[in-house]
Amino acid sequence: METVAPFPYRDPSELLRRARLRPTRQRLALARLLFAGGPRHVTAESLFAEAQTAHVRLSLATVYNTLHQFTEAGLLREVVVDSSCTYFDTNVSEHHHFFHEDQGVLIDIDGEEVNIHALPAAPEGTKISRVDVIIRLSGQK
Amino acid sequence: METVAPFPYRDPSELLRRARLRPTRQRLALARLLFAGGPRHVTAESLFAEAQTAHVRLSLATVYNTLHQFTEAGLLREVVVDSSCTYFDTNVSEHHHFFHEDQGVLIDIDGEEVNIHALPAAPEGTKISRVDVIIRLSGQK
DNA sequence: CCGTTTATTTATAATAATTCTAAACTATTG
DNA sequence: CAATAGTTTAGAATTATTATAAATAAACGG
Repeated sequence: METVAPFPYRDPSELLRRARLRPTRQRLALARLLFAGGPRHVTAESLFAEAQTAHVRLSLATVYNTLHQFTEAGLLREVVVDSSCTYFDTNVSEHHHFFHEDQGVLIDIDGEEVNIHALPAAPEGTKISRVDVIIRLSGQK
Repeated sequence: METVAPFPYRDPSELLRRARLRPTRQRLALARLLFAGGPRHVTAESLFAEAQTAHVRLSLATVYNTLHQFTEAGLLREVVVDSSCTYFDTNVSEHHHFFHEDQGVLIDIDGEEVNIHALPAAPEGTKISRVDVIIRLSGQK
């Protein structure tokens, strides 16, 4: 499947066309919410709430479907930091995360700002699909 | 609270005493299952199943309670790698993980084997509580 | 020991995020 | 424009986990 990073901003229809997803009203609206501004992090619930505020009529199930389809198409990346809910990141380039545990807020760290040395070899018969570095933050001060 | 690493193996009653948890039959049995062998990773469900096999009579709720109490006491560490379930690690020393995505299996990586350089500073008003490195593995070969 | 206090366990219900289902709807294709 | 294939949706189902509140067990003070 041909994938396209969503930034710099591309016309939502173009993104969908390249991802081979039909340009439905719902997907176009979500693509606009996700990619029209700068890079960001969302959960299904937060994006759904945002859509409602913007008077986009769609169901929560569609938000879930779309987030997964966008992820498969390489437009989003899933970030696992909290077992109670799933975050999606519109930044699909190589980078890592700060995660503020108290607030549930993610902050990107540029790939170059973290240098990992001496990565051990993957066990026989497996390959490394990704390296995630999560710097967990807490408290005030 | 005084905490004690569970390895090298200590008498379960001693572990509980130091963690200021009453030495109930259920907690003693779970401590034995968790710490009597070498370091390991469990989920609530896997540990519950193991307890049943060993004919320890307890409820799933107790397994959840105990895992959280042990974690607070520093006997276990929570590992967030998969949004669908929570893993607990009996190895509480500084280290990182391979996570085999297809099999849901965790493998420890010694702290010294991964060297992180140039960690960016924590944002104003926060402090770093932990750095997690997860190397995701997939497939055969 | 023995009664009292306090912590723990448990069955069960509740919750919350997510996925499933199947019917209605919409885009595409010829 | 009709037929097909993909999409959306409301609502039900699922799953891991947490809460509730009654029963039980451990600790403590005499």
